Amino acid sequence: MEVITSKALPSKENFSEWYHELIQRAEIMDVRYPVKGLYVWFPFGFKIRQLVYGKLREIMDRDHDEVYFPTLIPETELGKEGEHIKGFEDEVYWVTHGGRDPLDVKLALRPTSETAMYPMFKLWIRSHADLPLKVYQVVNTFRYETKHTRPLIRLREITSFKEAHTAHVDYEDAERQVRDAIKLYKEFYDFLAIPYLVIRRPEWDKFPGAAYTVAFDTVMPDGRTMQIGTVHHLADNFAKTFDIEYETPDGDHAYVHQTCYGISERCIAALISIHGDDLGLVLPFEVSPVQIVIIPILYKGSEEKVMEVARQLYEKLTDMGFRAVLDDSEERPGAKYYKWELKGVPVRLEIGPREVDEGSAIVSFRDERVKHKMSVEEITEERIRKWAAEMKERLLRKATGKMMDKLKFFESVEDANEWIGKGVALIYLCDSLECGEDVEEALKGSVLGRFEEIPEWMELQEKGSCAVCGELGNLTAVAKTY
RNA sequence: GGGGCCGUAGGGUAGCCUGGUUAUCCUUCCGGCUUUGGGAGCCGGUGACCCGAGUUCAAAUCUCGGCGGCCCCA
Repeated sequence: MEVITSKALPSKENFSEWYHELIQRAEIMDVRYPVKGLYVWFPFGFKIRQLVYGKLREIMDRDHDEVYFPTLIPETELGKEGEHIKGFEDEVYWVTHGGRDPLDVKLALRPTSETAMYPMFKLWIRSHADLPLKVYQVVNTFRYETKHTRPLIRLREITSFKEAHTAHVDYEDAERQVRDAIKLYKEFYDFLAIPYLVIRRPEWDKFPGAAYTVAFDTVMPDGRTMQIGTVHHLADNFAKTFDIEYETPDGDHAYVHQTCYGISERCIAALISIHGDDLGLVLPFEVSPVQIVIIPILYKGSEEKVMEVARQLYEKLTDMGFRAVLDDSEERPGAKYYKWELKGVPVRLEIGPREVDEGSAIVSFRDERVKHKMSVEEITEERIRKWAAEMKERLLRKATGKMMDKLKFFESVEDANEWIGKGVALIYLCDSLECGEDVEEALKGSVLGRFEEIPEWMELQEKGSCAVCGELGNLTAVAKTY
């Protein structure tokens, strides 16, 4: 296939190829690391990560303390909670040797940190005054994935797992925390202008060891859904296993009730996939490593005066605290436009001889790609902030519209058959495993679960009769998933 | 779990079947000239046969093993 030249990306219609190419060309990840499922963050990609996770940290820091637990978990702890280990045992990496000597107790590379943290929680929590306990960490985690791995989406080493863990006096307080966590994650994804569905996973697909799981799913351009966040109510399941008790005000002892919730670098994958277009990345202003690029248009004879004005503008923007670049490289302007569009830079300013004479600049926004002329004095900090806010609104509106187009309601399972693979089917389904399996079998998709919250634009009732058995069912999403 | 395909410069490729010249072309990269309002052009240059063993006078090419990657089915 020689169609792919170094110039144009594959069209976003071919989402899989587009994603794979873009991630390399925009210098997000280097996929050439010689181990399947492990990838290298390029500096540019890592800057996006830092900006996105900066926001996530800001949100978490309001009401959580950041901690760090070890990467290695002894087999004896990892295996304690029966359901939990059953959910992970086939994909755990094991450290079996220290140097040449076999270890007495094998050590697992954490697939997630419940079993690393909770033995310590037992030591940390003594009385009701120690509760609620709310901590989080941003760490790498490991899963031995055997099938198709993809940068940022399906990894053997998740490099950026933000996991929060909380402990509470009772089930109800933990449940309040679940609702808080959902609120926090909504704020995070609203900030990124990424639309989502908040869905309660069916019993058979909840987190191993949890009472229930609520997930955030977004819909990718090819109609498959991607889980981009999860919130688990653990009840006292782990507390019983790890013996995490506290003393109540009247001197009794009770098990804590716990929650945990996580977001991984899939949030970056969503950011890229949801907003990107045929020319490359489209990044919201706040998380773009380069927020404003200035392209000088140089003609022989007027280079100096153009560069002079461009430099002044660059200084002005940097003084305002924006991340700006003045691209004075040798390439021609057209090549620079394509380059910075590939990198998703939200605002571009062009300064040529005409603009210098008029005291103006050409402004264009990455999502619109229309050129506006305006006077340089008008480019103020307030104006730029306003551009950023307006652009984010456009991104969210566009993304939400696309997601709505990919959701379709069906009365019967048969009707949905053709739609699965193109988008998400909404049907009424009861809670039974049999009906769930029937649907997954018939549609060759996954039952994501029932809506925890039905978006107001959806205009569908929460309850209806199950498309399989006719009993009372809930509005349920079914889709092919990442 | 089962089956198939493929490893040649930073990226994409030709050559392999039928062993033999200085390993092809595009792109990237570096230098020079020239140009600059949507991916310019010309000249010059750097850079590669996945690893190991075998067959042979001779291996990118044939054989075996290893490692790595991709695709299909369940």
